[in-house]
Amino acid sequence: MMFDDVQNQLETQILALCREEGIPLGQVNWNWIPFSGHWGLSLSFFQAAAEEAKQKGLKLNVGKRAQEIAQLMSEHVKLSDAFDQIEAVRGYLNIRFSNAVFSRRVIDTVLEEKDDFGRASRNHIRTMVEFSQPNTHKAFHVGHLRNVILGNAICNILDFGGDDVIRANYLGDIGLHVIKWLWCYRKYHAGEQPTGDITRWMGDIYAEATRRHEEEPDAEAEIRALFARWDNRDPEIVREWEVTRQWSLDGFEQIYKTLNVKFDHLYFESDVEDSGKVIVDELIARGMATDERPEGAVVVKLDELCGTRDKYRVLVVLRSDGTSLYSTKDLALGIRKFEEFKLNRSIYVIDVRQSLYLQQIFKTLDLLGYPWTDQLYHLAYEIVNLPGNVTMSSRDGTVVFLQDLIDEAITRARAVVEEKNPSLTDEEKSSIASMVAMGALKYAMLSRDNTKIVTFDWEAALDFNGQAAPYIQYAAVRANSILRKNDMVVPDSLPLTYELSEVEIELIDLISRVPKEVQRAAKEMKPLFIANLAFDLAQTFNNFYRQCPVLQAEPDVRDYRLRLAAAARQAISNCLALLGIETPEVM
RNA sequence: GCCCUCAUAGCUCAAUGGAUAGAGCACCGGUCUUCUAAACCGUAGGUUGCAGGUUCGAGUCCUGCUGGGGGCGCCA
Repeated sequence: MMFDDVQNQLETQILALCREEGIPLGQVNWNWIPFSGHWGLSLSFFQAAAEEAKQKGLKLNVGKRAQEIAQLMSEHVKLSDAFDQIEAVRGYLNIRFSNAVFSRRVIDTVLEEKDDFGRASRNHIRTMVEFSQPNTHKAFHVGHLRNVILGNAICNILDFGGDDVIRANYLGDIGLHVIKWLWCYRKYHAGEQPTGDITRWMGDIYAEATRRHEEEPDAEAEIRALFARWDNRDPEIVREWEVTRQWSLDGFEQIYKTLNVKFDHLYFESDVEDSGKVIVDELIARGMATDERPEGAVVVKLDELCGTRDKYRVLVVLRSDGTSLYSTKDLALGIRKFEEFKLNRSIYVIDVRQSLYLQQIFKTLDLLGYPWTDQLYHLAYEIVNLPGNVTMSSRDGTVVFLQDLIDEAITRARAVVEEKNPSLTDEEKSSIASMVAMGALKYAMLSRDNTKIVTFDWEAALDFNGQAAPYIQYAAVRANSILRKNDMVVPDSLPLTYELSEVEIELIDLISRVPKEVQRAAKEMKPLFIANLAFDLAQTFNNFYRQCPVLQAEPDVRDYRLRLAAAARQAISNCLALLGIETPEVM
């Protein structure tokens, strides 16, 4: 990447020296020097020293020997003018970059590549990411938010990391919940049409349906009868189902628009039901599934088939009455994705509670003989709970509606803009409030590890202070503000003619890490890495802003710092963009 | 019963097997006549749940234990 050339040059030298001296250095793992203001490459020799002792059968002090090797290297490695200093420190070899050479290189690269800074060349891996997966005819609540935010960020990061990403959504458009909704609608809301917040309207009817289902003695029978009509493709019911389903889709579109999330492809459960049943037949025919109907269901006894115990358990693939299950459809969908899009890999963004289930699906597809099953990946994340570890459930009415949260976030952000920047136009204030509010909500979800439960708390979710998106956005705005005072003119590339301060070096160092962090985040599928880097960049920029005058400085210092400010703004903005967060011009 | 997962400052969380375990919040005190104070600085806060093990080196990997959460044949 940014330092590949000089890195390789050093590597060749070091490996050659080790060979000469008989030092068993397997591979060179460069790290950055973990001291602020020290910018360069670092390498440890503990492993080599330990390996050497083992080979020679000696018991010697590894730390001491590592330092000796590092010392030896520091004396013999020839540095190009790309480096300033080489020193052996406690078993590490630290090679400091020449600030003149590399700060210019980093800043030039960022300002040249702009929005593509950090973006890798294409690796020709075609990856589908399935996320969101909402049920039609139901509400969209805060519990669903993490999935959308995470899935979207993963898509951005994988794309930046080199993959060809296909963003897929899988909509639960059939099943008992839909029929229950239709039953309530036909009986109590016939002819009504949604207005305003469509998803909320749909969700309200669903909640009512659940309530009436429990209260009304005849409900169960009526719903079952309606299910039968739908199953027999009664034109009237099918038409109503199609119309109401479209309402839900329109409602989801509103939500995705506010979240600024787009999909390349939509799958529907109703589309894979039939093909799912065909697969079940195949499973039975090949002796992989046991048909226990009519007393029991159709099941795949995975542990028996795999010779494992209590690992895969049993997967039910068809109900005893012959109707399909989630698994029926997921088997078909898994295959269909690879066939339609010639995928290299397929990622499922689904909460951690479905881990076993997805392992069962993947294993069943594996047993069916598909060659790509080792490229199925479940990206598991923990759920969003309410205080007291209460899981949100629309059935129990313990939900925070997404739109309510968004509205409140925007209201509060709007109040802050009003206070901080009253001279802006109404339109500007709204736009900033929206960017800040959405940013804060998204950052809160992405700045903790996927494996950590998020406890939703109104105050915490709406806290714009500290390690939060508005802080990061504000740093970019400050950089932008300096540039604006220079009529947005970024000077041409120029040589470094002054001594960089520690904070400037640290800032440039952090900027230079973006491409590698993107790679790491893509590999581990952890937006958290980008969230952390964005915060570090913002924090360091704020230090720079306080310590280093830009516009008031001597002409060449001024021009250099103007370019640095522009590069910092770009780096921050790119990181935020990967998280799906926008960077305002002013705030 | 089996499996997964989490446990780090008062709280919420970070930390490629590597150098001195860091942020934010909260608390207390300070900084706008200078590019936006949605900012910055300072004080304080730690036996990384417990016990072993692997390793030159463990918050990180392995085993066991304790405690929380989740999952385990016809919900999605």
